[in-house]
Amino acid sequence: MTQDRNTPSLPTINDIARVAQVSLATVDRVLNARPGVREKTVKKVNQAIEDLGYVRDAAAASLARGRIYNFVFILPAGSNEFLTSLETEIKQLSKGLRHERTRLSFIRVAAFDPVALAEAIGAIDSQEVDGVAIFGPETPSVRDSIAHLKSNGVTVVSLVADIPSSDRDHYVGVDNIAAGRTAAQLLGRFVGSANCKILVLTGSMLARDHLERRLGFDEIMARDFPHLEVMPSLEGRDDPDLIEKLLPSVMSENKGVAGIYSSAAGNEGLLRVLRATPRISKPTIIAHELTPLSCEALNHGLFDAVISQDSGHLVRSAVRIMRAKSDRMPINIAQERIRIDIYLKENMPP
Amino acid sequence: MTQDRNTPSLPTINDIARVAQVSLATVDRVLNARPGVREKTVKKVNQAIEDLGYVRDAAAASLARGRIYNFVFILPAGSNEFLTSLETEIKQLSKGLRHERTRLSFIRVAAFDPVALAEAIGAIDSQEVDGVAIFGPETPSVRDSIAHLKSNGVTVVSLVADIPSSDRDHYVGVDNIAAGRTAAQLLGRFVGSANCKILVLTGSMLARDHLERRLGFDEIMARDFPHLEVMPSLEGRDDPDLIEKLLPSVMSENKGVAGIYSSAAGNEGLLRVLRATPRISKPTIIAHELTPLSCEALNHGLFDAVISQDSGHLVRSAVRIMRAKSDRMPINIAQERIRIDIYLKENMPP
DNA sequence: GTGAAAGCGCTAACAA
DNA sequence: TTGTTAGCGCTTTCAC
Repeated sequence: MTQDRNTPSLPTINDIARVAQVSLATVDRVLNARPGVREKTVKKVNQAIEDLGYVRDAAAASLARGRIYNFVFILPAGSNEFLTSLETEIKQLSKGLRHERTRLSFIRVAAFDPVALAEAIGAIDSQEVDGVAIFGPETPSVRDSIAHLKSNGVTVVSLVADIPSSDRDHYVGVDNIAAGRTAAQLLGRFVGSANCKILVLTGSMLARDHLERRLGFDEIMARDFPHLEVMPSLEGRDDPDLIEKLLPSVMSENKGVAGIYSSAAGNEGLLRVLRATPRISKPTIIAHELTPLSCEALNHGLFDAVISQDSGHLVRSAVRIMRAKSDRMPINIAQERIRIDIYLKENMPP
Repeated sequence: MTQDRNTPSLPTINDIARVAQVSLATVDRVLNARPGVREKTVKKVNQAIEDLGYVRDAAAASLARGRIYNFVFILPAGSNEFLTSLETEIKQLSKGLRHERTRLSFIRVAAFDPVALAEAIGAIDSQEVDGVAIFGPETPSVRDSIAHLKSNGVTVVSLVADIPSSDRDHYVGVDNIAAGRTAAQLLGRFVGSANCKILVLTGSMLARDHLERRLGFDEIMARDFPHLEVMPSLEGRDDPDLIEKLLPSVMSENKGVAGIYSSAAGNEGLLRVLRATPRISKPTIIAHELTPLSCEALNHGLFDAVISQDSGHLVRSAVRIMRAKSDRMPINIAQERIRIDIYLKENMPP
């Protein structure tokens, strides 16, 4: 790869203006798709842009604009660690972005409650807010309020659980079907070849992410591990108390449970039950989301593996995308793809 | 989290100048640690900076400076896919960075050859280059040439394999000991409880990354899977032809090989041998780096898992760090930590 | 040692 | 419909 030593400084709007024989203001209007330019002039300018291979300097633009980006995250209420870590990442990134003219804030909305979510989305002031990242269920009312936001020029991304039927600008999160498949493959291989039962602990079938994981899980279990019997999902609604109440009876009624897939945010309840159970019979367990609690469970051998998504990456990616969309700038798809992380005790971050 | 609606615009150097009762130029001199300011004045300015909680606007700074960052990657010669993907990522990022005043280039240096590497580092023109990312062996001559570069004001990061004895500014890559541990845990669990032999295919014990992986691998094998016998490393020097020559005899001399850990860039040679071997006896295999070849091997069930590091992340992280160091700006450690990725067939990227 | 002033690439208010 | 012009926050001559 040869180095261009002769600093071939890139074309600026001045060059465009000169070549197209118009003023800076006109170039600016064309660049930002503002009205009030004759079709013919637009063509001329675009031609010059193309000819010179112009790319706008985003830093200079945002400096001149003095604009402040205002992004809002809408998260489910609840105190599980995954939500806490998202919250922490938002706060932290917010600090780091202070000197980049970007303000982040978040709202908590009752979990698994489409009405409350639609209301919260409806309450967003599109004059003040440039982008919204939504982590919540997909229902018609939610779709409608998203459509309304978008029609007011607000960028919308779905977070963690997709809302594909809406016209959100982007989805930021893992492929949850693949995540379920991954959990199944790992659990199947770890459990071995004995005939036994598998328990799936989920949150709510209203949540698209939970549903998709279950789908992928069942697919691989049926295909690669037909000797394992997957029982119906136990819906724990991500509530530790509820899980602590429901789980023991299911476990004792089904003696042969050799594996558990904790596919949602039910780790706390699950761990409470496990700690109260004689260790000798501990089933193989695959859980979701790397958090202090699940790290500890990995370290102590209570969990065998954890499927995760990087909450820092989720938040940074959401912000980058909202900023890019607000500026009508392209995004780097590869960088924004959220990985399905697998953690064993050995590859946990320090 | 409450929203600051009253756009509390951040302090600028103008504010500093006013509060410290000096001119813009003086503030700038202090900010950039340039000489020619009385100690007393420096104190006054720093006090104001502290009082106002000033953070410099990097975008504005680089705009004013009109500076072009010039970063060079030094990679081992060789055509293995991991190197190719690093190369691709560098080229691609280079395109994306054109309008951010950042130029990337790379040099290839004979692999496992400290003399050639030291020479290449020595040949860097510190007038032209702002930062160098080095992927290569750690030896005294390499250390010395790094020290020389650094004393000329060039930022140096080590890439993929650390060079901790040098005073490089940062290491960009995974914890290779942990990667080896992870491979061992996965291989041990997949192989099961039968007594059998494990083969480790490595590149060169001169390479710190290869060495560290072997270390971590042995540690976990000894601790958690004492029934598995780990044979001495086979040094394939990442050369497909060499591996194709050496491996079959080792395999046939050791009939009970139930698992292989391909810990370096020897996948191509290994796969050639596997394809020429009756499928029935295929051992469980854990390899390194997700590439087209290893993806295919995962898909076809030839590889059981792949330990990887994201080459895009490696390159982006190296650039972000070199830029931050060049600007004396802080870096976000969490974002720069390179994960040890585990891939099964199920969680491969599309 | 210090300060005044021009300008980086872009935007936006105001004129024409 | 188009152009002129004054900055955004910072760096950098050049003059004092």
